Amino acid sequence: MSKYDCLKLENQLCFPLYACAKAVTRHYKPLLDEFDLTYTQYITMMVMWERKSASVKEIGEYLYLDSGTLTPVINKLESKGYIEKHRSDDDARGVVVSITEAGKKLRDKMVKVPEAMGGCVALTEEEAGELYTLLYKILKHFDEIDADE
Amino acid sequence: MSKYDCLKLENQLCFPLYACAKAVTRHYKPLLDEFDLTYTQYITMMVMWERKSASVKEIGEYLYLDSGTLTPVINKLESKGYIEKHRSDDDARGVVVSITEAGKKLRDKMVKVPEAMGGCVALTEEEAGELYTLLYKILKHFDEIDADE
DNA sequence: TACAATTAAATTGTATGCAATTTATTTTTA
DNA sequence: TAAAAATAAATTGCATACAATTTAATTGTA
Repeated sequence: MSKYDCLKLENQLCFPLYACAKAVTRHYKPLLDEFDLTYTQYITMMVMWERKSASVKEIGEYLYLDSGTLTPVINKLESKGYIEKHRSDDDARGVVVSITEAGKKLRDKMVKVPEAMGGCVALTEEEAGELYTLLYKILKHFDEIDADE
Repeated sequence: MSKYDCLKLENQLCFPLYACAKAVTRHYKPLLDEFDLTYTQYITMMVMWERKSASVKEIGEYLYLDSGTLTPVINKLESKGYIEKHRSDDDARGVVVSITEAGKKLRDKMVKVPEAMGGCVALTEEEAGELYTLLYKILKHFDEIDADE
């Protein structure tokens, strides 16, 4: 028992979280390569499949990303033809992103991606549920911290 | 119930993992800024505090990072005076990284970092334990997948 | 209504991550 | 043992992340 124990990698909760998140996105890569999408582009498409249309700000709220990250991702997805950008009529500061027909079609092909990843993650249904709950509990608390400032 | 449900962000386990890991490193930042260290530099120092001396390859095995990421991190830590690099005597391909006196001293000051982060994470002792176990279970399985290739 | 404060995106700069390649060295093996 | 294969770091190139700044537009308010 040393006062340095809290600085040991094996006693950290943050480290396996960080390592695990990287391992997951790394294992997504070969699946997403088939569609020529990166992980960030993929989750941006997920928002678009659900919302059909959303501002950059809204997409950022869903994904916890700012315009510095999203702008190039959105431009890339636009150049691939999956989404379109146009200035908002209501508020000329805003940019509305909407899904194209090609973007909608992509969804059919990509349903196999989460299926393939599910097989990768080696948790029981119950464990996955626990993990899900714990992660969202942490995220929710950080959201609250971020709101108070 | 649609066949697209698996492509919904809220049904993904990977997404909260990704978002949570980012939220954690983001909240580390103000704590680490005081020491002029990034998160990656910080966990590299953790390995050095435990090991005193290790090759780039070994550090990478601990941290799940390759030389492409580690080389600049190690160079930065060297320029700050916390570690030193020298060619290995045994194997001239390898580089041995070892901690300096300044690096050892840093440890005393940084024990307050994990303490401060602990207060941030809002889980009970028990929940933290569960999360830890689940994350390492996933990591271990990915390690096994990666070993078979 | 002017004008200050705020807001939405884009831009800029720094630091990852990681695949792929290169270079130097060591190990295998024919 | 000489050539081929493998290995350790470094390098290169691309795509994030994110803080900080900039630009354009909108809101709040004196």
